[in-house]
Amino acid sequence: MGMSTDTGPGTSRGSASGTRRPDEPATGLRETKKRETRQLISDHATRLFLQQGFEATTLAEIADAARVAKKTVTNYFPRKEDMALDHQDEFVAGLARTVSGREPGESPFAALRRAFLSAVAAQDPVAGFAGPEFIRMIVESPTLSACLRGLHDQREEALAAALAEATGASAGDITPRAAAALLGGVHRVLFQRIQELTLAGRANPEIAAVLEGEAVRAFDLLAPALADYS
Amino acid sequence: MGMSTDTGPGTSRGSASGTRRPDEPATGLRETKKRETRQLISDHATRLFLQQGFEATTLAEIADAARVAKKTVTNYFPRKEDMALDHQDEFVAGLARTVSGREPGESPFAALRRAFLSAVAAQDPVAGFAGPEFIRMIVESPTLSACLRGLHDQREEALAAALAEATGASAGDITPRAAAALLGGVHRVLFQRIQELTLAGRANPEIAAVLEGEAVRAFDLLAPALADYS
DNA sequence: GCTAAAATTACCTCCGACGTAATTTTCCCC
DNA sequence: GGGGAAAATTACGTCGGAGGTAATTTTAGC
Repeated sequence: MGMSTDTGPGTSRGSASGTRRPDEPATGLRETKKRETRQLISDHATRLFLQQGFEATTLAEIADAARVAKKTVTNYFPRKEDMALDHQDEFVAGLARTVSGREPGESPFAALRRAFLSAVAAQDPVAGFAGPEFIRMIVESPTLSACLRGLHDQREEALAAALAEATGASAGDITPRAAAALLGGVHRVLFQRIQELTLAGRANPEIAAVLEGEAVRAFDLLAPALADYS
Repeated sequence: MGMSTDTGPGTSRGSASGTRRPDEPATGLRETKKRETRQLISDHATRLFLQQGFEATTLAEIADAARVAKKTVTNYFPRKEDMALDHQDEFVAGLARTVSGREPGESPFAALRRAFLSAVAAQDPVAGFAGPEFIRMIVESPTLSACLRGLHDQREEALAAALAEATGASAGDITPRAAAALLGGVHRVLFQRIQELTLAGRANPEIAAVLEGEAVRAFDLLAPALADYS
Protein backbone atom coordinates (compact mmCIF):
# COMPACT_ATOMS: atom_id res chain seq x y z
CA MET A 1 0.00 0.00 0.00
CA GLY A 2 0.73 3.60 -0.56
CA MET A 3 3.39 6.16 -0.55
CA SER A 4 2.67 7.78 -3.87
CA THR A 5 2.76 11.08 -1.99
CA ASP A 6 6.44 11.02 -1.15
CA THR A 7 8.57 10.91 -4.26
CA GLY A 8 11.85 11.36 -2.43
CA PRO A 9 14.09 14.22 -1.45
CA GLY A 10 13.29 17.49 -3.16
CA THR A 11 10.57 17.21 -5.75
CA SER A 12 10.63 20.80 -6.93
CA ARG A 13 12.43 21.83 -10.06
CA GLY A 14 14.70 24.77 -10.72
CA SER A 15 12.89 28.04 -10.11
CA ALA A 16 14.53 30.08 -12.88
CA SER A 17 12.76 28.56 -15.87
CA GLY A 18 9.65 26.67 -14.90
CA THR A 19 9.05 24.96 -18.23
CA ARG A 20 7.63 21.77 -16.78
CA ARG A 21 4.19 21.23 -15.34
CA PRO A 22 4.37 19.52 -11.97
CA ASP A 23 2.20 16.57 -13.04
CA GLU A 24 4.26 15.54 -16.01
CA PRO A 25 5.85 12.07 -16.11
CA ALA A 26 9.26 13.53 -15.25
CA THR A 27 11.47 11.76 -17.73
CA GLY A 28 14.79 13.40 -16.91
CA LEU A 29 17.83 11.50 -15.76
CA ARG A 30 17.57 12.93 -12.30
CA GLU A 31 14.02 11.70 -11.81
CA THR A 32 14.90 8.31 -13.20
CA LYS A 33 17.77 7.83 -10.81
CA LYS A 34 15.60 9.07 -7.96
CA ARG A 35 13.03 6.42 -8.69
CA GLU A 36 15.75 3.81 -9.02
CA THR A 37 17.34 4.74 -5.73
CA ARG A 38 13.99 4.71 -4.03
CA GLN A 39 13.15 1.30 -5.44
CA LEU A 40 16.59 0.00 -4.55
CA ILE A 41 16.18 0.99 -0.93
CA SER A 42 12.61 -0.28 -0.78
CA ASP A 43 13.57 -3.65 -2.25
CA HIS A 44 16.41 -4.27 0.17
CA ALA A 45 14.29 -3.07 3.08
CA THR A 46 11.38 -5.33 2.19
CA ARG A 47 13.68 -8.29 1.76
CA LEU A 48 15.31 -7.72 5.14
CA PHE A 49 11.98 -7.12 6.86
CA LEU A 50 10.60 -10.40 5.54
CA GLN A 51 13.80 -12.27 6.36
CA GLN A 52 14.36 -11.12 9.92
CA GLY A 53 11.33 -9.09 10.93
CA PHE A 54 10.58 -5.39 10.91
CA GLU A 55 11.78 -4.43 14.36
CA ALA A 56 14.89 -6.58 14.11
CA THR A 57 16.04 -4.76 10.99
CA THR A 58 17.92 -1.51 11.51
CA LEU A 59 18.21 1.43 9.18
CA ALA A 60 21.97 0.89 9.10
CA GLU A 61 21.49 -2.63 7.78
CA ILE A 62 19.18 -1.37 5.05
CA ALA A 63 21.60 1.38 4.12
CA ASP A 64 24.49 -1.09 3.96
CA ALA A 65 22.50 -3.53 1.86
CA ALA A 66 21.46 -0.80 -0.57
CA ARG A 67 24.98 0.68 -0.48
CA VAL A 68 23.77 4.18 0.34
CA ALA A 69 24.15 6.44 3.34
CA LYS A 70 21.84 6.03 6.29
CA LYS A 71 20.68 9.59 5.76
CA THR A 72 19.67 8.78 2.20
CA VAL A 73 17.36 6.10 3.53
CA THR A 74 15.66 8.51 5.90
CA ASN A 75 15.50 11.14 3.18
CA TYR A 76 13.38 8.89 0.99
CA PHE A 77 11.47 7.31 3.87
CA PRO A 78 11.04 9.68 6.81
CA ARG A 79 9.58 6.88 8.87
CA LYS A 80 10.75 3.29 8.87
CA GLU A 81 7.18 2.09 8.42
CA ASP A 82 6.93 3.78 5.04
CA MET A 83 9.38 1.26 3.61
CA ALA A 84 7.21 -1.67 4.61
CA LEU A 85 3.68 -0.50 3.75
CA ASP A 86 3.33 0.40 0.13
CA HIS A 87 0.33 1.63 -1.85
CA GLN A 88 -0.90 3.57 1.17
CA ASP A 89 -2.65 6.26 -0.83
CA GLU A 90 -4.47 3.76 -2.97
CA PHE A 91 -5.65 1.95 0.13
CA VAL A 92 -6.80 5.10 1.89
CA ALA A 93 -8.65 6.51 -1.12
CA GLY A 94 -10.16 3.25 -2.33
CA LEU A 95 -13.53 3.28 -0.58
CA ALA A 96 -14.07 6.98 -1.17
CA ARG A 97 -13.32 6.58 -4.87
CA THR A 98 -15.75 3.67 -5.09
CA VAL A 99 -18.49 5.91 -3.75
CA SER A 100 -17.57 8.95 -5.83
CA GLY A 101 -17.32 6.95 -9.03
CA ARG A 102 -20.32 4.68 -8.59
CA GLU A 103 -22.93 4.15 -11.29
CA PRO A 104 -25.75 6.67 -11.31
CA GLY A 105 -28.63 5.36 -9.27
CA GLU A 106 -26.43 2.92 -7.36
CA SER A 107 -26.38 3.39 -3.60
CA PRO A 108 -23.04 3.82 -1.81
CA PHE A 109 -23.78 0.62 0.07
CA ALA A 110 -24.34 -1.38 -3.11
CA ALA A 111 -21.24 0.09 -4.71
CA LEU A 112 -19.04 -0.75 -1.73
CA ARG A 113 -20.41 -4.26 -1.49
CA ARG A 114 -19.84 -4.85 -5.17
CA ALA A 115 -16.33 -3.38 -4.96
CA PHE A 116 -15.35 -5.62 -2.08
CA LEU A 117 -16.69 -8.76 -3.70
CA SER A 118 -14.83 -8.08 -6.91
CA ALA A 119 -11.67 -7.25 -4.95
CA VAL A 120 -11.98 -10.63 -3.27
CA ALA A 121 -12.54 -12.34 -6.60
CA ALA A 122 -9.42 -10.62 -7.94
CA GLN A 123 -7.48 -11.39 -4.73
CA ASP A 124 -6.59 -7.73 -4.53
CA PRO A 125 -3.82 -6.83 -2.06
CA VAL A 126 -5.83 -3.76 -1.09
CA ALA A 127 -8.56 -6.07 0.20
CA GLY A 128 -6.02 -7.84 2.41
CA PHE A 129 -4.50 -10.45 0.13
CA ALA A 130 -0.76 -10.83 0.59
CA GLY A 131 1.80 -13.48 1.30
CA PRO A 132 1.84 -15.03 4.76
CA GLU A 133 5.32 -13.64 5.42
CA PHE A 134 4.15 -10.13 4.67
CA ILE A 135 1.18 -10.42 7.00
CA ARG A 136 3.30 -12.02 9.67
CA MET A 137 5.71 -9.11 9.36
CA ILE A 138 2.84 -6.73 10.13
CA VAL A 139 1.16 -8.57 12.99
CA GLU A 140 4.47 -9.28 14.69
CA SER A 141 5.40 -5.60 14.68
CA PRO A 142 3.50 -3.24 17.01
CA THR A 143 4.73 -0.33 14.93
CA LEU A 144 3.34 -1.70 11.67
CA SER A 145 0.10 -2.82 13.29
CA ALA A 146 -0.46 0.67 14.65
CA CYS A 147 0.36 2.13 11.26
CA LEU A 148 -2.17 -0.14 9.58
CA ARG A 149 -4.81 0.89 12.10
CA GLY A 150 -4.09 4.47 11.18
CA LEU A 151 -4.59 3.68 7.51
CA HIS A 152 -7.95 2.09 8.21
CA ASP A 153 -8.82 5.25 10.09
CA GLN A 154 -7.78 7.54 7.27
CA ARG A 155 -9.71 5.38 4.85
CA GLU A 156 -12.84 5.73 6.95
CA GLU A 157 -12.33 9.48 7.16
CA ALA A 158 -12.02 9.76 3.38
CA LEU A 159 -15.11 7.63 2.98
CA ALA A 160 -17.03 9.90 5.34
CA ALA A 161 -16.10 12.89 3.21
CA ALA A 162 -17.19 11.09 0.04
CA LEU A 163 -20.48 10.08 1.63
CA ALA A 164 -21.13 13.61 2.83
CA GLU A 165 -20.53 14.86 -0.69
CA ALA A 166 -22.60 12.10 -2.29
CA THR A 167 -25.59 12.55 -0.03
CA GLY A 168 -25.39 16.32 0.17
CA ALA A 169 -25.34 16.20 3.94
CA SER A 170 -25.13 19.47 5.82
CA ALA A 171 -21.84 20.43 7.44
CA GLY A 172 -22.49 19.33 11.00
CA ASP A 173 -24.38 16.15 10.17
CA ILE A 174 -23.08 13.10 11.98
CA THR A 175 -24.77 10.67 9.59
CA PRO A 176 -22.02 10.43 6.96
CA ARG A 177 -19.44 9.77 9.62
CA ALA A 178 -21.59 7.13 11.27
CA ALA A 179 -22.31 5.49 7.91
CA ALA A 180 -18.61 5.58 7.05
CA ALA A 181 -17.81 3.90 10.36
CA LEU A 182 -20.29 1.14 9.60
CA LEU A 183 -19.20 0.57 6.01
CA GLY A 184 -15.53 0.97 6.80
CA GLY A 185 -15.92 -1.33 9.77
CA VAL A 186 -17.30 -4.14 7.64
CA HIS A 187 -14.50 -3.71 5.14
CA ARG A 188 -11.95 -3.71 7.94
CA VAL A 189 -13.32 -6.84 9.60
CA LEU A 190 -13.29 -8.68 6.29
CA PHE A 191 -9.77 -7.39 5.60
CA GLN A 192 -8.64 -8.79 8.93
CA ARG A 193 -10.42 -12.05 8.21
CA ILE A 194 -8.44 -12.47 5.00
CA GLN A 195 -5.21 -11.89 6.89
CA GLU A 196 -6.28 -14.34 9.57
CA LEU A 197 -6.96 -17.08 7.03
CA THR A 198 -3.69 -16.33 5.26
CA LEU A 199 -1.79 -16.75 8.51
CA ALA A 200 -3.64 -20.02 9.08
CA GLY A 201 -1.99 -21.31 5.93
CA ARG A 202 -4.95 -21.24 3.56
CA ALA A 203 -4.29 -20.59 -0.10
CA ASN A 204 -5.70 -17.51 -1.75
CA PRO A 205 -8.36 -19.22 -3.87
CA GLU A 206 -9.68 -21.00 -0.82
CA ILE A 207 -9.71 -17.74 1.13
CA ALA A 208 -11.57 -16.04 -1.68
CA ALA A 209 -14.20 -18.77 -1.61
CA VAL A 210 -14.66 -18.50 2.15
CA LEU A 211 -14.72 -14.72 2.11
CA GLU A 212 -17.35 -14.53 -0.58
CA GLY A 213 -19.84 -16.15 1.74
CA GLU A 214 -18.76 -14.26 4.83
CA ALA A 215 -18.80 -10.95 3.00
CA VAL A 216 -22.35 -11.53 1.85
CA ARG A 217 -23.37 -12.29 5.42
CA ALA A 218 -21.60 -9.24 6.81
CA PHE A 219 -23.07 -6.89 4.23
CA ASP A 220 -26.49 -8.47 4.65
CA LEU A 221 -26.24 -7.67 8.33
CA LEU A 222 -25.67 -4.04 7.48
CA ALA A 223 -28.11 -3.86 4.58
CA PRO A 224 -31.25 -3.02 6.59
CA ALA A 225 -29.46 0.05 7.92
CA LEU A 226 -27.77 1.42 4.83
CA ALA A 227 -29.21 -0.12 1.68
CA ASP A 228 -31.40 2.94 1.19
CA TYR A 229 -28.77 5.46 2.26
CA SER A 230 -28.00 7.85 -0.55
CA MET B 1 -8.21 5.78 31.05
CA GLY B 2 -6.64 2.62 32.16
CA MET B 3 -3.52 1.08 33.52
CA SER B 4 -5.06 -1.01 36.27
CA THR B 5 -3.10 -3.93 34.87
CA ASP B 6 0.32 -2.61 35.75
CA THR B 7 0.70 -2.08 39.44
CA GLY B 8 4.36 -1.23 39.25
CA PRO B 9 7.62 -3.11 39.53
CA GLY B 10 7.32 -6.58 40.98
CA THR B 11 3.90 -7.38 42.33
CA SER B 12 4.69 -10.84 43.68
CA ARG B 13 5.35 -11.40 47.36
CA GLY B 14 8.06 -13.39 49.07
CA SER B 15 8.00 -17.02 47.98
CA ALA B 16 8.94 -18.61 51.31
CA SER B 17 5.59 -18.19 53.06
CA GLY B 18 2.77 -17.32 50.72
CA THR B 19 0.25 -16.29 53.37
CA ARG B 20 -1.39 -13.61 51.22
CA ARG B 21 -3.82 -14.16 48.38
CA PRO B 22 -2.81 -12.17 45.30
CA ASP B 23 -6.12 -10.29 45.12
CA GLU B 24 -6.04 -8.87 48.62
CA PRO B 25 -6.04 -5.09 49.10
CA ALA B 26 -2.31 -5.11 49.88
CA THR B 27 -2.15 -2.83 52.88
CA GLY B 28 1.54 -3.16 53.72
CA LEU B 29 3.93 -0.25 53.81
CA ARG B 30 5.66 -1.44 50.66
CA GLU B 31 2.46 -1.44 48.65
CA THR B 32 1.48 1.94 50.01
CA LYS B 33 4.74 3.53 49.01
CA LYS B 34 4.52 1.85 45.63
CA ARG B 35 1.14 3.43 45.00
CA GLU B 36 2.43 6.78 46.24
CA THR B 37 5.49 6.70 44.03
CA ARG B 38 3.39 5.69 41.06
CA GLN B 39 0.93 8.50 41.69
CA LEU B 40 3.76 10.96 42.24
CA ILE B 41 5.28 10.14 38.87
CA SER B 42 1.93 10.13 37.12
CA ASP B 43 0.99 13.52 38.57
CA HIS B 44 4.18 15.23 37.53
CA ALA B 45 4.05 13.59 34.10
CA THR B 46 0.46 14.66 33.48
CA ARG B 47 1.23 18.20 34.58
CA LEU B 48 4.24 18.45 32.29
CA PHE B 49 2.36 16.88 29.38
CA LEU B 50 -0.45 19.40 29.68
CA GLN B 51 1.97 22.30 30.14
CA GLN B 52 4.34 21.66 27.27
CA GLY B 53 2.89 18.79 25.26
CA PHE B 54 3.49 15.06 25.27
CA GLU B 55 6.29 14.83 22.73
CA ALA B 56 8.08 17.86 24.10
CA THR B 57 8.33 16.31 27.57
CA THR B 58 11.21 13.93 28.17
CA LEU B 59 11.45 11.09 30.64
CA ALA B 60 14.38 12.84 32.26
CA GLU B 61 12.24 15.91 32.95
CA ILE B 62 9.57 13.78 34.54
CA ALA B 63 12.12 11.93 36.65
CA ASP B 64 13.67 15.21 37.79
CA ALA B 65 10.29 16.70 38.65
CA ALA B 66 9.29 13.64 40.64
CA ARG B 67 12.79 13.43 42.16
CA VAL B 68 13.30 9.80 41.24
CA ALA B 69 15.65 8.01 38.88
CA LYS B 70 14.83 7.80 35.21
CA LYS B 71 14.79 4.04 35.49
CA THR B 72 12.15 4.21 38.22
CA VAL B 73 9.89 6.05 35.80
CA THR B 74 10.26 3.38 33.16
CA ASN B 75 9.84 0.66 35.77
CA TYR B 76 6.39 1.91 36.65
CA PHE B 77 5.46 2.94 33.11
CA PRO B 78 7.13 0.77 30.48
CA ARG B 79 5.90 3.08 27.74
CA LYS B 80 5.67 6.82 27.93
CA GLU B 81 2.07 6.73 26.70
CA ASP B 82 0.99 4.82 29.79
CA MET B 83 1.59 7.91 31.91
CA ALA B 84 -0.82 9.98 29.83
CA LEU B 85 -3.74 7.64 29.19
CA ASP B 86 -5.29 6.42 32.38
CA HIS B 87 -8.20 4.06 32.97
CA GLN B 88 -7.28 2.06 29.89
CA ASP B 89 -8.71 -1.21 31.18
CA GLU B 90 -12.00 0.35 32.10
CA PHE B 91 -12.27 1.89 28.65
CA VAL B 92 -11.41 -1.33 26.83
CA ALA B 93 -13.75 -3.51 28.87
CA GLY B 94 -16.65 -1.06 29.05
CA LEU B 95 -18.71 -2.10 26.05
CA ALA B 96 -18.15 -5.80 26.64
CA ARG B 97 -19.24 -5.45 30.25
CA THR B 98 -22.35 -3.58 29.19
CA VAL B 99 -23.32 -6.51 26.98
CA SER B 100 -22.41 -9.21 29.50
CA GLY B 101 -24.24 -7.48 32.32
CA ARG B 102 -27.33 -6.36 30.45
CA GLU B 103 -30.84 -6.96 31.74
CA PRO B 104 -32.37 -10.29 30.77
CA GLY B 105 -34.35 -9.88 27.59
CA GLU B 106 -32.53 -6.70 26.62
CA SER B 107 -30.72 -6.81 23.30
CA PRO B 108 -27.01 -5.94 23.14
CA PHE B 109 -27.92 -3.06 20.87
CA ALA B 110 -30.42 -1.61 23.34
CA ALA B 111 -28.01 -2.06 26.23
CA LEU B 112 -25.18 -0.30 24.41
CA ARG B 113 -27.42 2.56 23.32
CA ARG B 114 -28.69 3.01 26.83
CA ALA B 115 -25.18 2.85 28.25
CA PHE B 116 -23.89 5.50 25.90
CA LEU B 117 -26.77 7.87 26.54
CA SER B 118 -26.35 7.61 30.28
CA ALA B 119 -22.59 8.06 29.92
CA VAL B 120 -23.28 11.26 28.01
CA ALA B 121 -25.75 12.42 30.62
CA ALA B 122 -23.13 11.77 33.30
CA GLN B 123 -20.40 13.40 31.17
CA ASP B 124 -18.32 10.28 31.66
CA PRO B 125 -14.64 10.59 30.69
CA VAL B 126 -14.85 7.08 29.22
CA ALA B 127 -17.38 8.42 26.70
CA GLY B 128 -14.92 11.10 25.65
CA PHE B 129 -15.49 13.91 28.13
CA ALA B 130 -12.29 15.57 29.27
CA GLY B 131 -10.72 18.99 29.51
CA PRO B 132 -9.73 20.72 26.27
CA GLU B 133 -6.05 20.65 27.27
CA PHE B 134 -6.18 16.90 27.76
CA ILE B 135 -7.77 16.32 24.38
CA ARG B 136 -5.39 18.75 22.73
CA MET B 137 -2.52 16.82 24.27
CA ILE B 138 -3.79 13.68 22.58
CA VAL B 139 -4.60 15.02 19.13
CA GLU B 140 -1.33 16.94 18.94
CA SER B 141 0.68 13.81 19.66
CA PRO B 142 0.89 11.12 16.95
CA THR B 143 2.00 8.66 19.59
CA LEU B 144 -1.02 9.24 21.80
CA SER B 145 -3.43 9.31 18.88
CA ALA B 146 -2.14 5.95 17.70
CA CYS B 147 -2.41 4.62 21.22
CA LEU B 148 -6.02 5.75 21.47
CA ARG B 149 -6.81 4.10 18.16
CA GLY B 150 -5.37 0.90 19.58
CA LEU B 151 -7.63 1.20 22.62
CA HIS B 152 -10.69 1.60 20.41
CA ASP B 153 -9.54 -1.52 18.59
CA GLN B 154 -9.10 -3.54 21.78
CA ARG B 155 -12.50 -2.34 22.94
CA GLU B 156 -14.10 -3.58 19.75
CA GLU B 157 -12.30 -6.89 20.07
CA ALA B 158 -13.56 -7.35 23.63
CA LEU B 159 -17.04 -6.43 22.50
CA ALA B 160 -16.87 -9.04 19.73
CA ALA B 161 -15.98 -11.69 22.30
CA ALA B 162 -18.85 -10.61 24.54
CA LEU B 163 -21.27 -10.66 21.63
CA ALA B 164 -20.10 -14.10 20.55
CA GLU B 165 -20.68 -15.35 24.07
CA ALA B 166 -24.03 -13.59 24.42
CA THR B 167 -25.41 -14.88 21.13
CA GLY B 168 -23.87 -18.32 21.34
CA ALA B 169 -22.27 -17.89 17.95
CA SER B 170 -20.18 -20.72 16.60
CA ALA B 171 -16.40 -20.37 16.61
CA GLY B 172 -15.80 -19.27 13.04
CA ASP B 173 -18.83 -17.01 12.73
CA ILE B 174 -18.01 -13.56 11.43
CA THR B 175 -21.28 -12.06 12.66
CA PRO B 176 -20.16 -11.10 16.18
CA ARG B 177 -17.08 -9.39 14.83
CA ALA B 178 -19.10 -7.52 12.24
CA ALA B 179 -21.68 -6.49 14.81
CA ALA B 180 -18.92 -5.38 17.18
CA ALA B 181 -17.42 -3.29 14.41
CA LEU B 182 -20.76 -1.60 13.82
CA LEU B 183 -21.57 -0.97 17.47
CA GLY B 184 -18.01 -0.04 18.36
CA GLY B 185 -17.87 2.21 15.33
CA VAL B 186 -20.88 4.21 16.42
CA HIS B 187 -19.46 4.57 19.92
CA ARG B 188 -16.13 5.66 18.48
CA VAL B 189 -17.64 8.24 16.15
CA LEU B 190 -19.63 9.74 18.98
CA PHE B 191 -16.54 9.67 21.21
CA GLN B 192 -14.64 11.60 18.58
CA ARG B 193 -17.54 14.01 18.21
CA ILE B 194 -17.40 14.83 21.91
CA GLN B 195 -13.69 15.51 21.62
CA GLU B 196 -14.26 17.66 18.57
CA LEU B 197 -16.84 19.81 20.32
CA THR B 198 -14.61 20.08 23.37
CA LEU B 199 -11.77 21.35 21.20
CA ALA B 200 -14.19 23.83 19.65
CA GLY B 201 -14.60 25.37 23.08
CA ARG B 202 -18.06 24.12 23.96
CA ALA B 203 -18.85 23.46 27.60
CA ASN B 204 -19.68 19.96 28.75
CA PRO B 205 -23.41 20.50 29.39
CA GLU B 206 -23.81 21.96 25.91
CA ILE B 207 -21.89 19.05 24.43
CA ALA B 208 -24.07 16.60 26.30
CA ALA B 209 -27.18 18.27 24.89
CA VAL B 210 -25.87 18.13 21.32
CA LEU B 211 -24.67 14.57 21.65
CA GLU B 212 -27.94 13.30 22.98
CA GLY B 213 -29.59 14.15 19.69
CA GLU B 214 -26.73 12.98 17.52
CA ALA B 215 -26.41 9.71 19.42
CA VAL B 216 -30.08 8.97 18.90
CA ARG B 217 -29.68 9.60 15.20
CA ALA B 218 -26.58 7.45 14.94
CA PHE B 219 -28.10 4.56 16.83
CA ASP B 220 -31.32 4.89 14.87
CA LEU B 221 -29.29 4.51 11.71
CA LEU B 222 -27.92 1.24 13.02
CA ALA B 223 -31.15 0.02 14.61
CA PRO B 224 -32.64 -1.69 11.52
CA ALA B 225 -29.52 -3.85 11.33
CA LEU B 226 -28.96 -4.79 14.95
CA ALA B 227 -32.05 -4.10 17.05
CA ASP B 228 -33.06 -7.76 16.80
CA TYR B 229 -29.53 -9.12 17.17
CA SER B 230 -29.27 -11.34 20.20
C1' DG C 1 31.75 24.60 -20.10
C1' DC C 2 29.64 27.22 -16.42
C1' DT C 3 26.47 28.03 -12.84
C1' DA C 4 22.73 26.96 -9.88
C1' DA C 5 20.07 23.52 -7.77
C1' DA C 6 19.40 19.11 -6.09
C1' DA C 7 20.95 14.75 -4.30
C1' DT C 8 23.99 12.33 -1.42
C1' DT C 9 27.14 12.00 2.10
C1' DA C 10 29.56 12.05 6.77
C1' DC C 11 28.97 13.66 11.28
C1' DC C 12 26.15 15.21 15.08
C1' DT C 13 22.60 15.42 19.02
C1' DC C 14 18.54 13.81 21.33
C1' DC C 15 15.41 10.63 23.30
C1' DG C 16 12.92 6.45 24.34
C1' DA C 17 13.63 1.54 25.20
C1' DC C 18 16.18 -1.91 27.38
C1' DG C 19 19.60 -4.40 30.19
C1' DT C 20 22.74 -5.10 34.37
C1' DA C 21 24.76 -4.77 38.60
C1' DA C 22 25.01 -2.38 42.94
C1' DT C 23 22.62 -0.25 46.75
C1' DT C 24 18.91 0.70 49.76
C1' DT C 25 14.45 -0.29 51.70
C1' DT C 26 10.98 -3.32 53.35
C1' DC C 27 9.24 -7.66 54.93
C1' DC C 28 8.98 -12.07 57.22
C1' DC C 29 10.29 -15.40 60.51
C1' DC C 30 12.75 -16.87 64.22
C1' DG D 1 14.06 -7.09 67.77
C1' DG D 2 17.57 -8.79 64.88
C1' DG D 3 19.00 -11.32 60.62
C1' DG D 4 18.43 -12.77 56.02
C1' DA D 5 15.64 -12.71 51.83
C1' DA D 6 13.13 -10.26 48.51
C1' DA D 7 11.88 -6.24 46.29
C1' DA D 8 12.41 -1.49 45.00
C1' DT D 9 15.41 2.02 43.54
C1' DT D 10 19.45 3.63 41.64
C1' DA D 11 23.56 4.66 38.45
C1' DC D 12 25.49 3.37 34.32
C1' DG D 13 25.69 1.56 29.76
C1' DT D 14 24.04 0.24 24.92
C1' DC D 15 21.16 0.55 20.89
C1' DG D 16 18.15 2.33 17.32
C1' DG D 17 15.22 5.79 15.14
C1' DA D 18 14.46 10.62 14.26
C1' DG D 19 16.27 14.85 13.09
C1' DG D 20 19.60 18.65 11.91
C1' DT D 21 23.85 20.74 9.47
C1' DA D 22 27.40 21.53 6.44
C1' DA D 23 30.27 19.71 2.80
C1' DT D 24 30.68 17.17 -1.42
C1' DT D 25 29.07 15.21 -5.65
C1' DT D 26 25.87 14.93 -9.44
C1' DT D 27 22.63 16.84 -12.65
C1' DA D 28 20.02 20.47 -15.36
C1' DG D 29 19.66 24.52 -18.01
C1' DC D 30 21.80 28.40 -20.18
